[in-house]
Amino acid sequence: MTLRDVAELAGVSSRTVSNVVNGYANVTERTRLRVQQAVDQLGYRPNVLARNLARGRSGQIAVVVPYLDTPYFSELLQGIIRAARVQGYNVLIDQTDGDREHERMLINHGSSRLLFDGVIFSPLGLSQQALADRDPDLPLVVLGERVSDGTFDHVGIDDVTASRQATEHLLDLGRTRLAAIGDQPYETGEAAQLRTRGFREAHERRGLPVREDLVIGTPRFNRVDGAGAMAHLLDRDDPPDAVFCYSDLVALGAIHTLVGRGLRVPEDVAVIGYDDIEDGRYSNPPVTTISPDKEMIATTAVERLLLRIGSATAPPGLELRAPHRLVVRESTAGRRAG
Amino acid sequence: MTLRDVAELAGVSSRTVSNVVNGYANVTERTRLRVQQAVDQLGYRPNVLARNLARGRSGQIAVVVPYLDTPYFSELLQGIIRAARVQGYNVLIDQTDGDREHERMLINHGSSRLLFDGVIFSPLGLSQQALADRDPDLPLVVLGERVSDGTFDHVGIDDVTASRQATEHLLDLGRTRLAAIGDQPYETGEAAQLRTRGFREAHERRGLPVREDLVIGTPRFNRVDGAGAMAHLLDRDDPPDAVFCYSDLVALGAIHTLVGRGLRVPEDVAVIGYDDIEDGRYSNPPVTTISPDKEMIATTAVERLLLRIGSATAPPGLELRAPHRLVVRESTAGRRAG
DNA sequence: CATGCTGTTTGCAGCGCTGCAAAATCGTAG
DNA sequence: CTACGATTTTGCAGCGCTGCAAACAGCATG
Repeated sequence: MTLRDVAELAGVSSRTVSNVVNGYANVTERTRLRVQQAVDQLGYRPNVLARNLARGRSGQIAVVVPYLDTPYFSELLQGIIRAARVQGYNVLIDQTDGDREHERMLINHGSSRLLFDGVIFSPLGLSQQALADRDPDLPLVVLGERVSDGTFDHVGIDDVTASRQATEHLLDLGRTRLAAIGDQPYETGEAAQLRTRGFREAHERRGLPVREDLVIGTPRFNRVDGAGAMAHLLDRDDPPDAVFCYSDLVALGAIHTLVGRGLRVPEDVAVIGYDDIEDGRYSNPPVTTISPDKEMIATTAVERLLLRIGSATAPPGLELRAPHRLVVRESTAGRRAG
Repeated sequence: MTLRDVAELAGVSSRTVSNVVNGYANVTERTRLRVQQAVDQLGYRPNVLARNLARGRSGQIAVVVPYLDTPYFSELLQGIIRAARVQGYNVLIDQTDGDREHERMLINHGSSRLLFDGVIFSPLGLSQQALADRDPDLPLVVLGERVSDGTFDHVGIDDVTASRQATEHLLDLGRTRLAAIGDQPYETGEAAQLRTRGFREAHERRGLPVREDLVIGTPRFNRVDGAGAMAHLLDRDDPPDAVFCYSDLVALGAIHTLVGRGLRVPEDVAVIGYDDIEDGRYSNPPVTTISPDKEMIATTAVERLLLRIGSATAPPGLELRAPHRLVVRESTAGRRAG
């Protein structure tokens, strides 16, 4: 069942059938109808493989995330898949586990050419330098907290501001001993560092000192890390009365520890998270959080990537900021927020 | 940078380069070395598009799930992706939202041929009949609770037994008023119905009557459904003292409602879930659950699918059962389980 | 009725690889 | 030294489609 078969039945050239199938301009209504009829009659469906080869494009984009089972990413992915499909693109999903080598390979087109036409990439293990050293011909959009060097687009929210707002929210509640869970003071921890900066800024604005001993690092941003760090904090002489967690998962882990120790949230310790994942809305108590506009991030990323793929000369790398907002729930405001 | 370029540099035919690149047998060590050197020198990487066209296979499999942000699926997906990659296959992920039409399209090769060589499918909206009416040439492995009609493989756990065990666990705790949340007494709700059957069997074995008014249906298996159904149950004159939830998400939603109403879990109401998602381990309290061996399900599904793809004559459709176990946590056993 | 114009259709080459079968090479035995 | 089987290498065709540019309308104009 090839173009040629359809062409024969319709009494036109195969090139014309191709034109019809692809909705190209300049086809008479008469021929279009005749071809369409033949297509329907034979149940013809184009062979993507051949099309891809001829076009030199795969019609696929890769989305590279560190972890797939992280709700934040799977929620984001849904938006990306939807947006890509609308444009006739398929999405290949890749999980790197933050593995540096794996990440490097992927932004260099993987092990074979043309599997995907571009990448939406959420780096974890990769340094800014490694990003710069990538295959320059592979269209790239970066998510998260990197800064564009001008050769790719970067989509994210304003982390420093968001983190400052989160911290200010805790201060507004009258809390005085604020902890932060999730700092990563090393090269690849830029995301975390921006949040720490926001945390500090909030203190500075109020003229308050940062309780340095309550700023805790974690290797990742999930429940276990949060639970462990919280336990650590509670063992201090002067434990915190509020915690800024660098992700909702961390917050859920922290709450888990708190409740496990018989402490009340938020009465004894207020907890704020980051990401606004669905779990946080149905936890006990529901988690106050910074909510990035994920839909916007997803569509913007896809849009920019396809633009890059489509244009012969690479457009300049943009810094794109999606909006975010503070969503107050019970984990800081208490029952009245529910 | 094509095979031909490499061939020229190495002084062999392009076919030989192809043989080397693909690790085919019958290549002298000497030539292999020479070719490999040329490959490295030129940084040659095969063009997957061309390879796919020539081979008539895309090297991709589609995984079709109803919802991507459901932790159960994203956890399963990770295993599938890993298993597929090992075999040199890529995974295309598709979310259907349970849409019947979308599902039907996908098990008929989508809108174009050869995008994927086979499908791992977790049906939701599709009836048994629709499954049977699919494109018979598309290798298919079904996950979940369908029964194979002999033309595809089916991988799942023994839902009836698992559900019976879950229910028996509640009865063992001395609970007498058992509720079940998640029944779906209609054509496409087979998964739910098997669980309800297990729920009944447990009662029958003990010679106890099923409290029919405490068997609650829900359209889906997530938090909101669980929260709503639980609220509903608590408004009864004679509310349950134990609840069997047909997914962990439902259980989390139910617990949310319970705690919100000031009830204690498990003292007032014991809650058991299904799926053993990570969230359930870090919730308050941690959720007792039926834990399917997801790793096993994933690898089995991939293995069987690739076998189908590889063999000219379709192998018989198998019913494959992955093991499961009951994991007891605090939501039924109380603090001592933690 | 020739001319030029726009709009439509066509033919051909080729994307880069692999399947197939033939050709070349090698090693061994007669 | 020749013949033969086994192994290694090669040549060719073609997967099914699209890019390109040429060919062919159809139509209005001079």
